[in-house]
Amino acid sequence: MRKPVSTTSVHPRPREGQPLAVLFAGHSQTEPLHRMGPQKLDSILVHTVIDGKGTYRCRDSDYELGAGDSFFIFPGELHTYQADGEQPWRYRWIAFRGPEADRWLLMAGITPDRPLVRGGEDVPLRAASAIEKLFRIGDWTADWEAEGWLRLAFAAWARTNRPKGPPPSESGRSVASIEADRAARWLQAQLANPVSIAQMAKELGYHRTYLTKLFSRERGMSPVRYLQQQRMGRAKLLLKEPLTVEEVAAATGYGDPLYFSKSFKRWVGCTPTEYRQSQR
DNA sequence: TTGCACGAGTATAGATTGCC
DNA sequence: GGCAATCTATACTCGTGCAA
Repeated sequence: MRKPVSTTSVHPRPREGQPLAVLFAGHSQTEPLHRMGPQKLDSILVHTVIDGKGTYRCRDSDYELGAGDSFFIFPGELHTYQADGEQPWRYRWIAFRGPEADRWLLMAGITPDRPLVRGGEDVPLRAASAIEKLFRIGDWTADWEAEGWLRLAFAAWARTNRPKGPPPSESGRSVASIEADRAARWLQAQLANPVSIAQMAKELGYHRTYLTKLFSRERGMSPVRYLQQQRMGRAKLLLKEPLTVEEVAAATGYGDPLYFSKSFKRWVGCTPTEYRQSQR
C-alpha cells in the first residue's frame, strides 16, 4: 500500500471579482476509508481520480468513482467523500470560482445534480498537476497559465460529457429564455446562501425590475418563489439525513431555523419534524 | 431597458411554550 | 436542559404598474 501523502499549492496573489479565478490545486494519496465532510465549500472544487476507488455523496446521491473519473463539489452543497477501504483513491484537485466558471460548467453539462464526468481524457490530471507546480513557483504569470490549463480541462470534460453539437446557449432559444435559465442556475447555486434578487440582477448585468419580469414570464413564477421552491425541495432531501432542523435550515439558506420551520410548514403543510417522521 | 412608487409579502428577532 | 414550534412586532424586500 502507498504511503498517505497530501500537498496543496495555493494561488500566490488571489484577487476578488475576476470572471474566473483558479484558487489552489493539489493531490493526495488517501488512507483506507479516509473521509472528508459532511461540509460545504465556498468555491468550486473538482477532484480527478488517478487510481484507486472512493465514494462521493451529494444531494442524496452516492457516486462510486474510479480512475479517470472527475467529481465536482459546488459552493454551498453539503457533501462527503470517502476513500475505499481496500483500494483508497489517489486524486488531484483544482479549486476555482467566478461567473465564467459557472458558464463553462453549464456548457459542459456539469451541474449539482450531475456532478460527475466519467473517464475520458487525461487532460484534467495534467492540468491539476501543472497548476499545482505553477502556484508553488509563484511567478506573476501563474494566473494566465492556470486559467489556460483550466480551459483545457474544461474542454476535455465537455468533450467527454456532452454529445456533439452546439453548446446549449446557441441552440436557437430566445435571449429571454437563456437569461431566465442563467438566473435559475444562479439561484440554484445560491440555495445555501442568503441572497437577494437585487444581488442576482447586479451579477447577471440586468436591472432588478427587468430581470424579475423576464424571469416571471419565462418560468411562470417569480424568482423568489422559484428560490423557495428549490430550497424546500432541498430541505425535503436533507430532512432524510441525520441532520438537525437548524443544520437543514442553514444548508437551505435560512439563517433563522425558526423562520425555516414556518416557511416549510407553509410550503409543505407540515413542520420539518413532522415531515421527517412521516418519511420513516 | 431603466427607474420610480407603493402595496403586499417576506425575513428577522425576541419571548414563550411544549415535548422528549 | 435541549430542541423545535408558535406568536407577535417590525424592518426590509419584492412584484407590479406606469412613464420615459
